[in-house]
Amino acid sequence: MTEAEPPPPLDPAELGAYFALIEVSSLLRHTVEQQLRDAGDLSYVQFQLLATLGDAADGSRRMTELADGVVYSRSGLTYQVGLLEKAGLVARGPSAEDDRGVTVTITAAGRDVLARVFPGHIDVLRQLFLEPLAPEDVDSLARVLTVVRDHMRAIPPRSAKPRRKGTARQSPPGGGA
Amino acid sequence: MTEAEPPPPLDPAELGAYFALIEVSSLLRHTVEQQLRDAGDLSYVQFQLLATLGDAADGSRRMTELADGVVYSRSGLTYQVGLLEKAGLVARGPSAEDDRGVTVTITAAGRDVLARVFPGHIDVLRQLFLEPLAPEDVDSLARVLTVVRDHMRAIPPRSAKPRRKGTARQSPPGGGA
DNA sequence: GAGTAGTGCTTCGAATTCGAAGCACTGGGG
DNA sequence: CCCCAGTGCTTCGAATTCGAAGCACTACTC
Repeated sequence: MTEAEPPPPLDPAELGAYFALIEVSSLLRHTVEQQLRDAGDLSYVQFQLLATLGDAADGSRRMTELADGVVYSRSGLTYQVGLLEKAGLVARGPSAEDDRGVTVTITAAGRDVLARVFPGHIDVLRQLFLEPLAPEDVDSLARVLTVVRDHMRAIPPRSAKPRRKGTARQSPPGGGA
Repeated sequence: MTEAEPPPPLDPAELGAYFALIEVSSLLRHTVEQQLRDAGDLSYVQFQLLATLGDAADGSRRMTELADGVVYSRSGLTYQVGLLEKAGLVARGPSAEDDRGVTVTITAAGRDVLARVFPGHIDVLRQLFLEPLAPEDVDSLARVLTVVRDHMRAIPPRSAKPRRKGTARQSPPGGGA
């Protein structure tokens, strides 16, 4: 029971940063989603997936890598990749070294769609997000948020949280403190 | 005058700010959601609603105000408020001056739950979000994000997007000609 | 080479989400 | 007073989401 800690009120700045972060990301995501729907009939997740794949050297990623990149449940990923595959925008194939792995590759049609929606996407970003910011603001935002991102990524298990089977499992070897 | 605008590539800093923003908010939201589920059996939206109500002077808000505060669809709001009401955490009542309005009020039980989950919520925020940041970082984050938020709120209609606005709705009936 | 734990992905059922359509009421004109 | 457009909220159906359970395979141990 470690909870005799001092009561934790947050600074106004801390609260402000938190609320503004949530609000901004929600609003942004919402607007972007509409844009993507119009321009290419893509959901935001689908766009993120295609963009991630398009960014990869050979246009391929493992399912797990995709799930890690986009914060998403495994099952949801399976569903969306299924949709993208059905639409012909990606292809699924076996993984080279690991027979249980699945490699997802973006198709030419996928790159097409990506190219079609990207300009509008950037437009929305500019108008809604970047417009009121000075270059230095953008810099500082990028810097600070990157620090937070790295911190968050370092804390929890990246994906595949330990699967609780029956009763308490002993801690596996490799105990780092 | 259509849009012969130059192709718009984004700075690395701009891209970085955008991606980090999305990623951070997703990760944060995800973790917070788990915490809330454990501590008080609340979804994130439900927590936001209770928090908004708890913040109001008399613990009451109109549905529309709630939908504005939390970025959310009207129907989703109806659903979640219904859940909260069923759980006894809020009460619905008629609106004072507008008979089509509905006033939502947080109950004592609602405040209870809020008080129970809040400490853990703040804990998560500190550990995941604030920990790696210097006070000046938090300040700058709050400042910049607030600017963006205000900008975003100013652009589109706050809520209730015009139901059939847009095209030719211009001609008033009185055109005596 | 068999056994056991751990990982990669999918299937399944249940809950949540949204947009469109509908109902109830307000406000401005004729 | 009645009509019409506009707003506030809910209902409806369809799509998306997640977690738990399951199957297939790898890695490690003996």
